[in-house]
Amino acid sequence: MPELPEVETVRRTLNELVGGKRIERVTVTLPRIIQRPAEPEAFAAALAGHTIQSVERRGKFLRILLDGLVLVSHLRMEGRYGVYNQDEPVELHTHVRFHFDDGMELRYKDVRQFGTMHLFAPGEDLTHAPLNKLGIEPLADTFTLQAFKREVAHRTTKIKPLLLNQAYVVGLGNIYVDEALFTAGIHPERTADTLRAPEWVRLYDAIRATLGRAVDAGGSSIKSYVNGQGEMGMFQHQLLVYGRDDDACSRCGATIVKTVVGGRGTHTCPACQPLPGKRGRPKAGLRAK
DNA sequence: AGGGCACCTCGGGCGC
DNA sequence: TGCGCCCGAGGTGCCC
Repeated sequence: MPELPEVETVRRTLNELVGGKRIERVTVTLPRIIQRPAEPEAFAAALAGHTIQSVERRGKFLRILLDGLVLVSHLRMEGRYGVYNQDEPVELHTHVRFHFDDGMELRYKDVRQFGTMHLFAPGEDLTHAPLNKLGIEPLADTFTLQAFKREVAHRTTKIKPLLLNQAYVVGLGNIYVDEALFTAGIHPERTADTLRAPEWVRLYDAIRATLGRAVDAGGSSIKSYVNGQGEMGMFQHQLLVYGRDDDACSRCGATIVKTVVGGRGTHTCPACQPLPGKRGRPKAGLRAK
């Protein structure tokens, strides 16, 4: 659920709320969240006494920079951060608590327990798993049309699974991939090597525009996504195809369909995103009959 | 390499 | 109508 726009929204909020705070101790109640170091007790002990300096983002990962440590956190599907007074009751599914020396605490909640945390020495995080294999940041200046095409245009994989693969371009998940492919007028099952030059331009522009506008809107609130301040993102009101199966396409009026591509629920407008038949004219045969 | 599944829980939908 | 069960939701890693 949290894709680049949601993680970026959390990053900005956390930066404001916990930047400068000193961690007194850490409580871990679900050990599997902590991936590095192997022992959650060592994770907690290492963080005690350190001060949060800033919160950065790499793809869908948060990088919490402390004095002498980097905490890498992935929210996966439903991970959430919130800042609380230490007296407030601890809500269900709270797995990690960072107790500050000012009576406040940062709490990590994750109903589905999929999220991960890795602790590194400064400078080590970007060269070790899970960050070392990540692709280009789509909103950075380094993401040019040329760089995008160089990375993926020759591949024979379907374009949707390709864009979901964080090794090439980071930050896209199921929602924004469907939105970007619709905006670009490209069917998710097209293989990358079949896209023509103008289609690459449209796809590149659509990725930048979709993610950029979603960041501006504070992300999407599909289920109950809430940022660190408890505010809801608003981009879900601007979604054009995701979750709109059986609705009329906003562009042409055709009915939006939901299918499965690469094992993922996929929303497309069959008119705006045609899938060329393997032998050229898929509909002619149907009509002739 | 790419498909399938496992990881987990909740809630919605459906059947009885 | 109410209860209970099954499945879908999706990011990523791993296995084949």
